[in-house]
Amino acid sequence: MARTSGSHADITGPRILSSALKLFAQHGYAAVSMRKIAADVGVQAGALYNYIPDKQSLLFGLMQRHMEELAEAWAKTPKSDDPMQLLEQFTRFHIRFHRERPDEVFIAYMELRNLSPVNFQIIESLRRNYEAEIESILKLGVELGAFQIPDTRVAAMALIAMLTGVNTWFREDGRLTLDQVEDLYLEMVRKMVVAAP
Amino acid sequence: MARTSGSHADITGPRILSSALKLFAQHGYAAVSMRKIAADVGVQAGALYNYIPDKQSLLFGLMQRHMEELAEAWAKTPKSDDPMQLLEQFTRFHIRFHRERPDEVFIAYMELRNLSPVNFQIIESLRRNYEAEIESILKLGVELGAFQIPDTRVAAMALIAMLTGVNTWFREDGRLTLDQVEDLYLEMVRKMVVAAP
DNA sequence: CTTTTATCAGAACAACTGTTCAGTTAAGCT
DNA sequence: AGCTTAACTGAACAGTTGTTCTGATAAAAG
Repeated sequence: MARTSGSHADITGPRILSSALKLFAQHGYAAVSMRKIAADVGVQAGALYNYIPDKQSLLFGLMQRHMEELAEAWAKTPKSDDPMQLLEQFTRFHIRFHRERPDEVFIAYMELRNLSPVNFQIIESLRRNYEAEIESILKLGVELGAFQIPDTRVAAMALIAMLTGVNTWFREDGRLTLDQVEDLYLEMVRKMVVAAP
Repeated sequence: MARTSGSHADITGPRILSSALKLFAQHGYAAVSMRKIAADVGVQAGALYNYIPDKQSLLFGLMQRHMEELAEAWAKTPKSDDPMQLLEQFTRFHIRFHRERPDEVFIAYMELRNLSPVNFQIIESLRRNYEAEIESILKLGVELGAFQIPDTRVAAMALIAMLTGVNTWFREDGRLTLDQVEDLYLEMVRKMVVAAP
């Protein structure tokens, strides 16, 4: 047999991406075979190669898309002139954006070592650009006298790690709502960037 | 051939662990074959099974040892009665202990999904115990009026994520020494647990 | 020196790996 | 209605996977 009655490229293509995303996040890139992805899509393994050149490109494509969507989404959010308000906007944005894409975030952090050297450089560069965004906020706040931060680079790395960490423990049906969590983190962030009392 | 002149169980056993540790951290559990581990040890794949029942136990053993060493090391460190000093001791301890074992930390965070359900529960339990340690410090500080923390659980998770994050960017030959990094993080931690100015 | 035993090599197993390809069918076009 | 082509199957490839097992050998024990 071939080309079963329900065969459409415009539906199979995206489904490959979403199946791969889900399975990679669940079991890891190396542990997921092309046949398992194909089975999840509902297709034979060979058919995947009508949409992607190889497995590596599948992983890279997912990561690249995520990093570019992240940059684009932040670029689109309205930004205040006040450093503290800008930092608050960033905090809320980061927590929400990452919370909405737990699989993408997981892969982007865990599967870096499974990228080819060339692909790794590209993703790393995108990641550094995003880190530079938050650091520039901190620098601005220091320049305007709103923040007291001895080392903006270290503070930026600490902030990102803290905020991204929400994904590792937050559960939708847990004790707190995401809004409450955002507020709690916001307060910690605010205190971190100003002088001690 | 068999039992070559340089064959000793007391040396091969630990070497299997250290080779597996290094390779798992470098390429991931699923991407490292028993033959690659054996080759790194300088032995044939079959010989590994004189020391471990299977690959899964090898991963679990590494994670279990790390978590138990972590708990033991923290238990052994002298502790102040003053909450703020205690928190400082914990901060320095966490950064240093994790920095000294980058491979173990990496595996403990990245390979959880490759544990069997039973083994996962055990490691998770050890991890929760450690998280409870830091949260108890925060609770003590709140009780004694030294800290102002609206939610000690969330603050504990934020703290751990922030401190563990050092491992992802710190380089021995970088701009800052580990002592300087510790001081910078300490100031952020101190500000996080007290009321805003 | 002889016997036992710990320690390993090397082969074997069936299952699985990513990828290619010839063949097959259904949809779209003329 | 006939033709083209996009979309897929199923088989095949050579290599790798975790694990088991037989047998060989050197060190330790007697």
